[in-house]
Amino acid sequence: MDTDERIALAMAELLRKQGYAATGINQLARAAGAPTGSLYHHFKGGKREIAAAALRQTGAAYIQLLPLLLDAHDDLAAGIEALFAQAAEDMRDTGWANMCPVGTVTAETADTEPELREVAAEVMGTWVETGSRYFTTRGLAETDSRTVVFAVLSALEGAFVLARGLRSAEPFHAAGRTIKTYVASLCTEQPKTPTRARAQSGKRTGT
Amino acid sequence: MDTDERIALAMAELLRKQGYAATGINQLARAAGAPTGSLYHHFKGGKREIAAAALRQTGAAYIQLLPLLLDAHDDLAAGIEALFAQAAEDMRDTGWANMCPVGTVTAETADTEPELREVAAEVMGTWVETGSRYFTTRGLAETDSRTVVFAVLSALEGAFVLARGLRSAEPFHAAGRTIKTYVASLCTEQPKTPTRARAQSGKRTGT
DNA sequence: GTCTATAAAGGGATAGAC
DNA sequence: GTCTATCCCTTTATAGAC
Repeated sequence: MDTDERIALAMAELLRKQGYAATGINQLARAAGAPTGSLYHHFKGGKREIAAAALRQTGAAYIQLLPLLLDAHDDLAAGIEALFAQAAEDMRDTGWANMCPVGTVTAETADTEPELREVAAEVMGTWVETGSRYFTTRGLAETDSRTVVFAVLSALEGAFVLARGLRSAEPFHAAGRTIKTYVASLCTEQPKTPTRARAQSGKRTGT
Repeated sequence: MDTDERIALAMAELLRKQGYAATGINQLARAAGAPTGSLYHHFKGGKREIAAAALRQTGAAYIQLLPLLLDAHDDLAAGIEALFAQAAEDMRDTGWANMCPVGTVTAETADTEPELREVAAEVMGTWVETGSRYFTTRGLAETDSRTVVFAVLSALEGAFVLARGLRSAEPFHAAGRTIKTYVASLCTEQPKTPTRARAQSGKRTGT
């Protein structure tokens, strides 16, 4: 691993534990095993550019996990539930550290660091596109794929935060169960005509 | 509104836009219309104590919204969807500011500020308990109520972050739709319990 | 209680030797 | 490319006048 990657990796590690503002250059230099001058040699943009690289790096790594975890399950709905269970396990094993620096940094800096927000949007956009394409290959309609991706990502990011605060895996299990149910309902309702007329209210969810 | 509340409110406003570490005492003093010395007079614990007060304040305010928004819908599932639509609208109207400082601060400081993590856990715990009780009054079984609360909170917190980064309401609509489907499946799959008691005259909006 | 001035410490970034 | 020393600025917190 070259120096650039090592620095970005150390930054990612700090970002998900402390966020962007609380992470200092000196602390990063210690964590990366490089003096401050070296940091600015590799990243002329300083702290901000290192954080951007860290977000892109972890973003690319995370999206690979989706097919990796879901391909193991023939039943897509069951796979979703397993994915959340896996995330819960990882959280607990790492002492309830936030698994996703992208979420933390976005929440923190979207209004104050436009450059970082754009990087976060770019990463999240990749997640949505890649994930959407994957779910389509698993048999979901395109609009359903997009809905599922957004639901999974939202639930994951939120569960990270709740689990981190409460030190409990319950958010993951609850989120996993609800989305599993939704995906299962899509698979059984293959016929185009919406037969889901059980609930009485109109389903105009347009826009 | 007395000075304590005004300071805590200004802090909450800054927390959800910038998070904890990036918010300075001087900036807070300007926002609250009080000099720094006054801040330390009202909150001897300084920045940390003000943040704690801000989290408790917004936590208490937010949980009141749950019955307020859901009581308007006889169909609980439809109410859930409307709740997410409302959150999406608020986000857009506020220029995609993060709606929940509790989530931001938790993600940021859970490992570095034990006091704030405990306050966040206390607030989230109140959300879960209060919300769970509410869903029970709407006819859900106790275990289902707990699942729904965790799912709603996770999806909301995550959608806040994704929407903030992408500047899009899509995460809310997707999350709302999935949980709506889950709640609807609970209501129709309840043969043993006598038909779900819709919100009859008595609006149990208890403490 | 309100406000000003300042202390003590740490931040990001840079220059320049090696 | 690596590392050290330093500049300048901001931070939190406090002391003490009003």
